[in-house]
Amino acid sequence: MAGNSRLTVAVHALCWLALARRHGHPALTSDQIAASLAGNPVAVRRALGPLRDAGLVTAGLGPGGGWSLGRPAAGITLAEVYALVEPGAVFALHPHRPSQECPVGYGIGPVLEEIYEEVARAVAGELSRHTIDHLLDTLLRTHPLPTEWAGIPGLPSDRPGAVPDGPAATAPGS
Amino acid sequence: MAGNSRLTVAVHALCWLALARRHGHPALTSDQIAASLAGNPVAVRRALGPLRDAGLVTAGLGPGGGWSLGRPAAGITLAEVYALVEPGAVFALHPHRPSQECPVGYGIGPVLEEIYEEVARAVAGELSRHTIDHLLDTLLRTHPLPTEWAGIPGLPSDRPGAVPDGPAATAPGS
DNA sequence: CCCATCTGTAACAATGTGTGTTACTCATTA
DNA sequence: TAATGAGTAACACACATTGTTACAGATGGG
Repeated sequence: MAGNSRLTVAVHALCWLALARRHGHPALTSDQIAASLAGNPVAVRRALGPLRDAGLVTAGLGPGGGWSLGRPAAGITLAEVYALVEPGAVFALHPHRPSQECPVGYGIGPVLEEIYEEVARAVAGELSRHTIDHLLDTLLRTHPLPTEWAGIPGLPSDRPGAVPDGPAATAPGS
Repeated sequence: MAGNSRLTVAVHALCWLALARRHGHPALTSDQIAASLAGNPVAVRRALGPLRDAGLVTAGLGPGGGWSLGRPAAGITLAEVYALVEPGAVFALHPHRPSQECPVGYGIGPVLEEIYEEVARAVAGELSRHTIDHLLDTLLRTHPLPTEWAGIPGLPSDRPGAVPDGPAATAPGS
């Protein structure tokens, strides 16, 4: 195995939201996101929950609601998403506490913990080099599809007034 | 959670073997290693299996057998151990294949895979900065115990003729 | 005011992984 | 020959992840 797919699912949803915004649709419902993921809407809500709490996305209730990017996609790094969906370390320590009478068992925990934190920092550093916007550009360029929009049933048709990126639906003047 | 503890268990066992060697004991049985890990000998054999196949450790059968370091502890990096016990990537892709009709679902897999490989390289780079020998020195210095040896029942008493490190039990003349 | 829509969340089942445990086989040494 | 110890299969158990269903609460349109 290789860990879990929380980061993958969250990044996928964010890219999908960014593409929708580019085509003039500021919001997508959990069902529409789930259709792209081939999953179910509850999993989408579970995955996007911590992102909503952090302000990366916003969720609207009722008709016309759904998920929207809370910030420009160019300002969201994978490292930020990773920190939200995967709070723990990369590696686990012992399944149970090792023998405290053994010199190795006594001291290896804190030392390994420190090393694992360095590893986590290295992971975050590598992930911080990629933004949602950049990732979306890359995947559209390297793996293009005949139609860049739609293809999933239940999606609103493209709208000409598409905004390339721009800040979070430009909060109506308060 | 945070992945599994395979790396932790393998590194622990290697440090324990390195300390035993320093005190004149070239080999430890699975039971003795399991005592330090507060686990069971079968788990030790499972964890050390890939390390044995790669030559990092050797396993001897019968009385006087057990596990020995196959190379000096100063030449074994955590990156090498990690590559043996955790062959997969750090993060998982989608639980099932996403919609291939969606532009994001179609292209995000290969792009994310490439990024995850970069992350794995960063992890390996960070882990390669630590060797078993160095880790053992660090934990003995920062978290010392009154007695550096024994404390676990069933261990042979210390022997004065201790070899600090040296190559794999200095294979007896061909 | 009523109703359809959509998120939020709990509850449960299904699955996969990791780990613990037991039992047995086979090789090695005394 | 007997005791030791690795190798391995089989099974149970715990836990995390994911899928699924059901229901509560909020929102917006008519």
